[in-house]
Amino acid sequence: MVRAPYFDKNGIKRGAWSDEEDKRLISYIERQGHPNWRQLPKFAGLARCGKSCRLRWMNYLRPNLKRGNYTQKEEQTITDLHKKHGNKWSLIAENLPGRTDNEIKNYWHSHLKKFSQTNEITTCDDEFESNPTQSTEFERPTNDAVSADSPHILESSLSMSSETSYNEDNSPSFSSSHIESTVNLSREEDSVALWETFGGLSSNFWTEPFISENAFSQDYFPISCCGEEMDEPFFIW
DNA sequence: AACTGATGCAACCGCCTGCTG
DNA sequence: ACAGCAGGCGGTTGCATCAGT
Repeated sequence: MVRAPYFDKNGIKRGAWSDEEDKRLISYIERQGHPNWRQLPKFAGLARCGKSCRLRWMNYLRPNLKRGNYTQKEEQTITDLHKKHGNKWSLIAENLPGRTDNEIKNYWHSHLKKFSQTNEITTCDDEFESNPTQSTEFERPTNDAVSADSPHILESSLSMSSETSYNEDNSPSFSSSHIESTVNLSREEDSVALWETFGGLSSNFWTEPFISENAFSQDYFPISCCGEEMDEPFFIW
């Protein structure tokens, strides 16, 4: 479902993120934050560009992200806000805690848009029949119309998965630690193992140049990443 | 079983904006 | 006022998976 990993001409890795990269990014940001995205990959030992790291963190790795099916309320909110603001996904995302603009955008295009368009056609047809000379400019359905005319939305809401539970305040609650979920670890032992790995990273990796450590296979980074730019010390704390 | 088109979504690209010197 | 840089945003793409034939 994701692009195959590859290295571009500058030696920057692109495409799907590996678990190892996720771990490194999470671990680094949890420790150091992200004051400078462009410098972050270098200090985190990632052969990625800063934008890629930012995107991965913002859309997939950061804590409190809500994943899984959308509730009817969320769909309603998206529809409502899209009608109000248009494709201002970040603005819409601000009103949906735990959802990213990218996710909302995807959801709109894959789920809600079709219903909106269906309704648009209906609306336009109706409008055309009632007033053939009037412009058929896009008109999104009202909330009521969406609910009434889009039974699929209701169905999808009812079939919401149990992957994500919610706190009393309706904020997302993850069944296990966020990191576990992001690296597809489901068992307690795996979680411990992961943190032991992090611990190992913190004691060795975080004090030594990453290239020499065994965390990566030798061919993980292109030569260009092991060259002059990588000679400067990564870790100064 | 094999093929094909549709779907979902992670990730990339390019532009815009705001900040700093 | 201007230039350069970094962050952020919206549009688009690539590809695994699913559903239908």
